[in-house]
Amino acid sequence: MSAEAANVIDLGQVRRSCAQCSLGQLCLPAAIGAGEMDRLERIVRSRRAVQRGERLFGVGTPLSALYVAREGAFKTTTLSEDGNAQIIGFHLPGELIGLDGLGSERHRCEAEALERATVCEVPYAQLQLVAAQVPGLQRGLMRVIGRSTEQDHSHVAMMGRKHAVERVALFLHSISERFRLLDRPHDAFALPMSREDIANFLGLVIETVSRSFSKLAEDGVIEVRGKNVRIRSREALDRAADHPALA
Amino acid sequence: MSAEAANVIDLGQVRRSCAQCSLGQLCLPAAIGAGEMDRLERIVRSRRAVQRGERLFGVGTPLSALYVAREGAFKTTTLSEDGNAQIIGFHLPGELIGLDGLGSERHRCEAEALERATVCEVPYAQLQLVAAQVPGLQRGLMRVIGRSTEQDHSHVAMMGRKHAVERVALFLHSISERFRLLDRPHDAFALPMSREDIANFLGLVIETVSRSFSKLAEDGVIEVRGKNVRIRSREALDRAADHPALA
DNA sequence: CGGCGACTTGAACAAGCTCAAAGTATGTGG
DNA sequence: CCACATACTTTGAGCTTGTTCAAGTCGCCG
Repeated sequence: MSAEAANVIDLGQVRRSCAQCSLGQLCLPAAIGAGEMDRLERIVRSRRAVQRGERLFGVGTPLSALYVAREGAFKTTTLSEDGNAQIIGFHLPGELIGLDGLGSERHRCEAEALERATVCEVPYAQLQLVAAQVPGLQRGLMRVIGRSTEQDHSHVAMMGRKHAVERVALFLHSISERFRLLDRPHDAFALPMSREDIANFLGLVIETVSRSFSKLAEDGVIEVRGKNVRIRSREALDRAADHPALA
Repeated sequence: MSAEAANVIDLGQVRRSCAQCSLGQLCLPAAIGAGEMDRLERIVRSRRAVQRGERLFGVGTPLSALYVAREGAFKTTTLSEDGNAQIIGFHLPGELIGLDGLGSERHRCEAEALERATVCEVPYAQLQLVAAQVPGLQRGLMRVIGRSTEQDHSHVAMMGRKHAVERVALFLHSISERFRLLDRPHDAFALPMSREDIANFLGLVIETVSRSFSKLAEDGVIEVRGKNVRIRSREALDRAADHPALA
């Protein structure tokens, strides 16, 4: 924010700015040439503001665009017929949102902002056109999709753990790691999501999540104050992720 | 096998046969033209035989090809550093294997045949080349990737259920549905995977899976004899998937 | 037919869930 | 700016479910 205010550049120019975006390597444009970057920028609606609680799309919405979280965090949730909700993923800056619609060209999830946020919106039809002509973008797209799949898989691996503390420790580890990739403080940060969201994400109940946080705090692994978490020992956290009874 | 022996066609011709493949709509070639189909067929090594227990790739293997299960079933498993294994998916005929490598161009899972099987092997580099020139294939690829993502998400939704019987019921439902898409008997079938695999997949312990099967059988929802399952009431199965105490 | 691996069943225990209440932020209106 | 109301979080106590440990059964392949 303040770094941006320092830029004395025309606002209209700032609007289109994949080249200077702080997300850089993390986003789609990674590793495509300058001329091609320009073609991509032309189709992207960047920095759309989203309010807390606002939805980018709902279940059944035709897949019209992919989104990249730029500032702020999002969650995507599936709703099964029987009214059961399951959070499928959290999306921090640089992470793609909307890939759930690729199969049927309609979204199977809904995506909601967890806080005030901004997104870049990439119209899907146009993305396909440009990607067909820019091999680098095509490959980049595959890479980004692949990373999203990796996250789904580590989500499954998290839920496969039998003990609550393991799941919570892995969760904190994952969030911390993603903050690190963003060059943000990753030993102390504020969780953008509620305990209820964490519980749902991990297949636990809210009280169990709370108790797991408290347990990790008692054991000196982390400090917790509401959404603010500080990791006191990365090694201890990793150990807690492996074994229910930690040292 | 026997159906194949009946075919009095030149073997060399049978080797290349996306056009006549029974998987049809389910596989990559869906919805691309005949001329383009030919280009795809040229790069595919079809009907490679795989023995039970044989691996298509392991963790760290460079992504050289994508695979489509043709006959028989596969499982893919992640192995975390701490030696914890988690089954990420089962792959029945027509389903793609190897997408886990898209992000880093190295596999993060290992893929193993659960029984005698055959696969079609699609070299990834060549697939990208052809896809870049055949827009229909590009879109088809996205679709197939999207379906794989949907499966990952329903896996997560399964694991999010708190009660074992719900998870097992959803699992049976999913397998049955996939058999139906293959035009196979879907009310009575043989599970290709062991109880241990099911347990791992669902985040349960083998005994709990066994008990859940027994419970569903007691309640008249299914019949079980080892790997052979018969669904006696689809409605009851759906109910069991929603509520731990079923009717 | 024997032996081994896969599956089932039983009993005791422990982990997580439910219900309940108290404590802590958060935001709004006076 | 404070007071109050609301939503979120933590903690406690008891219960249910799934896990663990152990034994027994089934079925398959050599």
